[in-house]
Amino acid sequence: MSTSTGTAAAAPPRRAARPRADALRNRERLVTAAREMFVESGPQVPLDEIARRAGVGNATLYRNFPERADLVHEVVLSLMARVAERAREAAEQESDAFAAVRRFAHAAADERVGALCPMLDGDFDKEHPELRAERERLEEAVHGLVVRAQEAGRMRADVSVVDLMVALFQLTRPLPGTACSHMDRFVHRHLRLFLDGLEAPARSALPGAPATLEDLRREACGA
Amino acid sequence: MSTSTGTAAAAPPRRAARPRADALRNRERLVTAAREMFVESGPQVPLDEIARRAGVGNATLYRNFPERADLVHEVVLSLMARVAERAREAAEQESDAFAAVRRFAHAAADERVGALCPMLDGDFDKEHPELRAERERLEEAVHGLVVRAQEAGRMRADVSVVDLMVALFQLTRPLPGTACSHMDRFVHRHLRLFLDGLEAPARSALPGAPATLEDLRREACGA
Amino acid sequence: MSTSTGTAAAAPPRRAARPRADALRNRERLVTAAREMFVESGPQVPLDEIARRAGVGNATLYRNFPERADLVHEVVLSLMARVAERAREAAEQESDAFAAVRRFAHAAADERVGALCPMLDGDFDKEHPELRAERERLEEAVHGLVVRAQEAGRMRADVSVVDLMVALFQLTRPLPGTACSHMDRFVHRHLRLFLDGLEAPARSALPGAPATLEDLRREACGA
Amino acid sequence: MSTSTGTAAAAPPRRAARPRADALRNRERLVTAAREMFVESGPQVPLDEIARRAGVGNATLYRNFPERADLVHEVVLSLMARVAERAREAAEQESDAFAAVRRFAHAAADERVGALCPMLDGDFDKEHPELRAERERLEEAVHGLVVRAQEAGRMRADVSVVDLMVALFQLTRPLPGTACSHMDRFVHRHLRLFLDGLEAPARSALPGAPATLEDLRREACGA
DNA sequence: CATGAATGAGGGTTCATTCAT
DNA sequence: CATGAATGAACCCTCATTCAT
Repeated sequence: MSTSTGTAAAAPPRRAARPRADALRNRERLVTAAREMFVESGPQVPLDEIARRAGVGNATLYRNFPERADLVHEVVLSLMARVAERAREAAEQESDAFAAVRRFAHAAADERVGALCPMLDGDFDKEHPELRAERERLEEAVHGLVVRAQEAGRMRADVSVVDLMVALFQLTRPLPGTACSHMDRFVHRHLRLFLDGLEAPARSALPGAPATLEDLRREACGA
Repeated sequence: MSTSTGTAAAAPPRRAARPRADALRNRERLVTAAREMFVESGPQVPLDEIARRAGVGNATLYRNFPERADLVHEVVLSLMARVAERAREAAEQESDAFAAVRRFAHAAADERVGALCPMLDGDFDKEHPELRAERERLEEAVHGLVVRAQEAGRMRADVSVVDLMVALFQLTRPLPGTACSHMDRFVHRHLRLFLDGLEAPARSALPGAPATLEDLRREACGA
Repeated sequence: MSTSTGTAAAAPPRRAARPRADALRNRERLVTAAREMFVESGPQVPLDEIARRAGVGNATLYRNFPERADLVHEVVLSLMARVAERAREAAEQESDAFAAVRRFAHAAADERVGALCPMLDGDFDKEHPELRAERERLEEAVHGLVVRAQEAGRMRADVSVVDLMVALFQLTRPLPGTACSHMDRFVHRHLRLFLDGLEAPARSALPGAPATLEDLRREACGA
Repeated sequence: MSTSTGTAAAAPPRRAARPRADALRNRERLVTAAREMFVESGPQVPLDEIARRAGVGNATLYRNFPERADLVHEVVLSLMARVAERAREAAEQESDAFAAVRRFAHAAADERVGALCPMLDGDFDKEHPELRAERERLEEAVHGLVVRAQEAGRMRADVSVVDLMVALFQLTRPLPGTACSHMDRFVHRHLRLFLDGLEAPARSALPGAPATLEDLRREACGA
């Protein structure tokens, strides 16, 4: 993302927090390196490797992200933001409601959204306000796509936004040891098959699903 | 296991390998423990934990499986064998051709076939003859299901057995940190959606896919 | 100590816990090395150094003492036991009651009892039953010496066992960077001066002191 | 500090060093913060913590004290100066010669003179001229007290100034993990007992001791 | 052969010290 | 000059793998 409003509060225009000339650049390099390596090799890659790939010393990483979970947090946020952006783009640029869903799904795959799955492990604080907010932003964007398609009669009505997202995450999850470029073909094939299923009229009855990711979380914890 | 050791401590046939009484039992306990823990926590669980769960000393594990990859190898074989068995059962017990495909997919999910994905990582020798053989046996069984359904006009003709299997693996892959019992509901939902898509007539044109897992592999390596 | 009843329960004569041929030797080497290095350089010496000095790999140290505090615990126990032994010897071998106190104090200095002070820092569990028991054993032994000397009119009556022990710990505490052999002369000088003060009639009025180390601890925490 | 900077931002005398306004204030804040933290937690506290407590950036600390040893050096000097001052005060304000010794000892304890012990560790240059000079000033002041008391027949004649100072350092050394306020009571108890011993006639024969701290050092190094 | 113990290489983290603004 | 950030060496600890009983 190169637009300056990507994640959250843009830099305050005047003073307030002055000296951040290259420190900010390092932080961003670290997040980028981490995202790439998390996508390639999962979130348990050695932190030293990330630092090396970012071209900084390991302690710089620790200054910015005291715990590994902090780095994961940041990468998750940034990935979610990129994916939400794709959802908004899809809504804007496709007139056909289901075409927008398709476009979003394939764009999300290209962002490697599936890499989020293994990041949700471990000590990671899933209830952090920032994360919850980003999750809701993402969900809202996708929810818009789904509802529009369903109201237009272009998509099975018994499929919730949660179904779409979880399946999307799983189908695009990186297969370890497989060259990304090669997997792409498969991933897009499977998305197409899956989406074909969503477009067609229902062939089998589905029980109710959670309506939001929050509900899913609550169910999971409650059970 | 399909070998003829059903009668446990049968008399040693000739003289080659005498003590099989509990050595064999240990080996099997280890594979079972490993499969359970790999499914629960991924294939990088500490080996000592597996030995403890199996109730043997860690060195016993190493005697049977000198490297971690050997243990993974064995677990992969055993999982594949179980899944192939499910495919054969489905073929036998369902008269409707697509119902057999459905039955197989859901049964494979219950065997946690998705746990295979993270096991294919690392130093694991994917070309080992035993593995290749088991893979072919599995593929053959599933291939039968697919062809039958397609010839009966009950399934999209442009979907290969590889599509089915890779998507099945991905959709049933364990989500870390999620209670299994809870995920089950989702996994089966998504399978149903995906299978609905396979059952319906094609809505979008798919390019050609590899016909077998071997082809997939060859493509992947070649690229 | 080479007597086999030094610390606690001697090895069970027959079976019960069989295989401990050299593991026990390693454990003891570790405690010895740790005691020496703690005395020389304080309890925050690198654990790897201790392992090297003991002639074992570092992981062996961790197997026996999962946390650094466990090693400190053990060394404290062993030091206290040695010092208590000196107190008992002094009681036996000196007929004059105050001579016994003197003998004990100087013997305790030779055991480097002052090195205990910096070990009581940090995460160390001071309420562990074993430690409390050893503390009481030590205190009891010294208490005997003090009471006997006071009842014989050979020692100031307003001095408690706690006074003696804390002052003894402090006066014999290792001075960093000072060759031990050289310090010895000073330590023993100061002990003599201090003990002379205890033997002489009181020159100044002392307020009440805690009667036991437990009391001291309780006061310290309560305040 | 005894330099003539009492009037703070006085006009720079010649031209040599202009900016002393806040640079000097920073330096002093650092030494004060360091003294407090060294006394509380020993001389190995992280230097960043000291800078934070002093309210300056860490690099400012390094500008003033390029190595940790330089900071220790300065703190030792300042502590010794304060203690020497107490010795002079005691000589002035007590008419009884031994009362002056007592007053000094207890005042030194309140200055936490015992915290000097752990500062004498490590790379610290004990032969630096400034340090040597300050040591001699301190020793001279205490020497005056001791000699006066001994000549008045109020103190054992076989006790040297070195004995007094080393024992004083040790008895007042901070016990880690113990609330300072609580220790105070004990420290003063022990000082009283020790001083009682110095006041009383000798009960045991002491061999000769070094006459000055220099002698002690020389012996220590020579051995 | 089975076992518990030993090993050492490697990852995580802290902190003294140096650099760039 | 003052500052925050950067650096790398060192320490703690885990775990795959090997050894001795």
